[in-house]
Amino acid sequence: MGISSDVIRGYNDTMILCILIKGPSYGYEISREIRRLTDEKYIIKETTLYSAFTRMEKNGYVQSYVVEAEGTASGKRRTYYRITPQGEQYYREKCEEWTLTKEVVEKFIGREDHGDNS
Amino acid sequence: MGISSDVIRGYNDTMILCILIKGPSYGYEISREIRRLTDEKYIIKETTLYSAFTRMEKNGYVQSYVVEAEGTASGKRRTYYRITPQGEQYYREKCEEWTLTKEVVEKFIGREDHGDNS
DNA sequence: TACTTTTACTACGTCAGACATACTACGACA
DNA sequence: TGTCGTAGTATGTCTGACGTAGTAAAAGTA
Repeated sequence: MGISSDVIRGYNDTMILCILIKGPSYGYEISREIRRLTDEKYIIKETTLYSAFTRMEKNGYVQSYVVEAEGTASGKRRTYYRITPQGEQYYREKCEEWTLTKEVVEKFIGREDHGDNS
Repeated sequence: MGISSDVIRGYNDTMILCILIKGPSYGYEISREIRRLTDEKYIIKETTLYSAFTRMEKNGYVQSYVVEAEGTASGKRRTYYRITPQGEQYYREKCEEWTLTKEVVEKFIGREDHGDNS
């Protein structure tokens, strides 16, 4: 059953931005890249992905541009996204936040040592 | 500004259960314990805490019982919570999930190596 | 040639967890 | 007398994730 979405919540944007740092891309490609990078361990839902784009464009983290690809396989038009400086900034912040989060959560993970209170 | 709640989302229950494994406790105490364990890095909101209790009791992860504490300072009644076997099971599952999640998220963290695609 | 799959989205609606705001109530302390 | 710490309850809003469904063109396949 893989990973419940609620855990990842808030990090989908980060994953997408991480891929966009390497260069502009579009929905389908990003989706496959996430899949590939995680060895199929995480497969982002289409609706999640595209709503992330909308949100992030509204927030100024990405910019979209449409490419009318005549010779390109599959479909006719693709919406590419490129990361903005604000997006890069946001990505860096999320990376720092992750370090903190990990630290915090791990205080509560695998601590089954029953503190004897008899 | 600490940790945004969306990240932690889904792990509040786990933190609470982790504390309850050591023995029954009540809201205020759990709140302080989380604060203490994380060196003030994470302070759970009261509403988040109490709604987690309601949810977890509904799901059978905890059981509540009221203690009418005559001599006890502060207030008159305390609602204690104790973890159930299902709660312990759920906690273990969340711990495993965390391992996976960490693995996945970290593929996208601190990867600012610009893959040259000129 | 007809059918299915892959690519590449858009639209709409629902759900759950987090949290803001506000209120109650008792005891202690100054 | 008023504020602080303790110990909650009530109500409502927001947001991200995601279920369901539909569109459409190209590419593979029988």
